[in-house]
Amino acid sequence: MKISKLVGERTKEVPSGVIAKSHEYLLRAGYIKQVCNGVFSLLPPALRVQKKLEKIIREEMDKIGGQEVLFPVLMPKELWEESGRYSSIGSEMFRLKDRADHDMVLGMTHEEASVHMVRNIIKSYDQLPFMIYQIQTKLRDEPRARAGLIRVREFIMKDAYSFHTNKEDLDNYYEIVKQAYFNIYKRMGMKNVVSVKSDSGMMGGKIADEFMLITDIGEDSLVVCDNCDYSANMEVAEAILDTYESKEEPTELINTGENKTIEDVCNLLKIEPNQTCKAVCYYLSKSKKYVIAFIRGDLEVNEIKLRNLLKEEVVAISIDHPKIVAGYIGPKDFNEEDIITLYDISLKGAKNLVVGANAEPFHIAHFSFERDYIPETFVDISKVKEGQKCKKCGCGHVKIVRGIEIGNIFQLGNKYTSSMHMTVHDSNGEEINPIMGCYGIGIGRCLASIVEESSDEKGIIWPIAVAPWQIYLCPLRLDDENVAKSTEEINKLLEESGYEVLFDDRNVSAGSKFADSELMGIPIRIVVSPRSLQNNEVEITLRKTGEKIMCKKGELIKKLEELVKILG
RNA sequence: CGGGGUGUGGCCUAGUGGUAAGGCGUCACUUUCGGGAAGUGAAAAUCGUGAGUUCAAAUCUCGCCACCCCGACCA
Repeated sequence: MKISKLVGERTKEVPSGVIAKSHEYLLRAGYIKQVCNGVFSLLPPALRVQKKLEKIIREEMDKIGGQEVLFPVLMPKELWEESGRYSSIGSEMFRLKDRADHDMVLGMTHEEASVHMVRNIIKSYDQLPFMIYQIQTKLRDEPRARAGLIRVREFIMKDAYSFHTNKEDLDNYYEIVKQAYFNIYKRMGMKNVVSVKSDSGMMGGKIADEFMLITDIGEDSLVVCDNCDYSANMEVAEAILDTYESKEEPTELINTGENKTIEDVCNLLKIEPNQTCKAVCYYLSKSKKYVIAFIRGDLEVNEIKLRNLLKEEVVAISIDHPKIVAGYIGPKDFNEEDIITLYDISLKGAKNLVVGANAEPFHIAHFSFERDYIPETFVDISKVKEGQKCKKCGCGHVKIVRGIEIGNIFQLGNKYTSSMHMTVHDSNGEEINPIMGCYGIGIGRCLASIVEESSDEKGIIWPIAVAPWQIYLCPLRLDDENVAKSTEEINKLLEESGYEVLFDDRNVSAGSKFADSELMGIPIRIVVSPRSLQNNEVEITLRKTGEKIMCKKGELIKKLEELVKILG
């Protein structure tokens, strides 16, 4: 490919408003162009990378028995009504009407389509298990697209669906897919990828893992142990609570005046937040109830845990209720139809706390759970804090890091097969609903994530397995006959040897060519110049290390073979 | 959906009431050319959009739109 004809431009200036490195470099190096909020076109170099990512994914999915299919983007409302998701999913689903006024949706995921495809053609347990997958455009009307290809509204995704007769079979296959995913990310050249336990969200099912590339630009908070392999999304993470010792004393009513917040009360009484109990209020708009969540003062409520516990969306509010004294709420039975009280496990056995007195302007000191109030039950609704002990190994400490979700896997159970009436006969002739797993990888996000992980101040550094071209052929002084002739020879030789070559045929300065090759992230640069040709040599520069190697023209192919092996 | 911000040639930016400016890029020619070369010349903008105020609006006022950032949200 001649760069003079390559569609796209490379710029020195950083586009305004761009924060993420991958966003900046993909724009500046001519890989992507934004069409509107969260929607991008891919220019030729980006498509070349994407095809390589797809090839890796296809190979690994085929290796574990996957069969590639293609579901439609456009689907009728009826299909989504069968699973119940037409109403349970909100405005992130694009909806439209066709010319006959039928309600249609644009696919954001394809569980329904996959069950629809197979439910009448798979009839026997003998045909299970199987896995089908597709690489297809997904549309999601994200509330906030951001950071270039990291979070978009239209993107290409590999999604796979497996069908099994029983849980053991799904468990086994789930682990196989997990391993395949790690293989995929490794082949794509990503290094800091971990799998974390996660919330299954709208997908349903209980077991879910997310694959996270650890990087500061990440949108998710992850809890990882510094000693063992425990890792979980903050949404579901657990850790051992630190406790503090204190001997019981008689309770004491204290006038705390206008001091309502934990911070103010602590300052007033000269105590630490972990010696208090705070009340955090939420509202359930569906069932029209208030929730008061009691939790130790130094901790925060994990709203995802709360939502999963209550099985309903929760909204944090400043409470306004006749039976509740805002700012001075303390543990007690409220005995109101519309008030739910929850006690976090951080309060179990806690002694000597300062709690609200349920009367203005008072708090109670030396309050002990079990002695002064016994809740029916304690629940886990707290956010993990950095430094807490790991629940898995018991001795490590957890830290919190940021990650980009580059894939996820779910055990769906029979949510879709039962709601959509897919049955097969088992070995006893009984009808059963197969159980399903589903497995996704966002390909555009992988592309951007690789750039996030692999770049420097000059630009992208593509791992050679996914680079749009492996070699940047960079003649200097193309007006020199010898250079022109040698470059043509080398170009031909390289292409015959199966290398992908980006040929910088422009009459621009050396600096411009070098800068472009580095910005675009091409792994190997070959410079052909009057200087190098004096010794019948060319100069090879590795993008990753900057290492320069002089190489006799005749030994070029042999040398490249070695280098590709090292880089791969 | 809440908060904040920005819209000026393809890109980056200056311009706070009085002739739309500079850099990058593009085109032509000359010289140069192993780290984003130099000179000369040229093309390219109804200043996001609509209304209003004014003798006069990129600039002031109001509405709308788009985009960016933070949060909420997110298979």
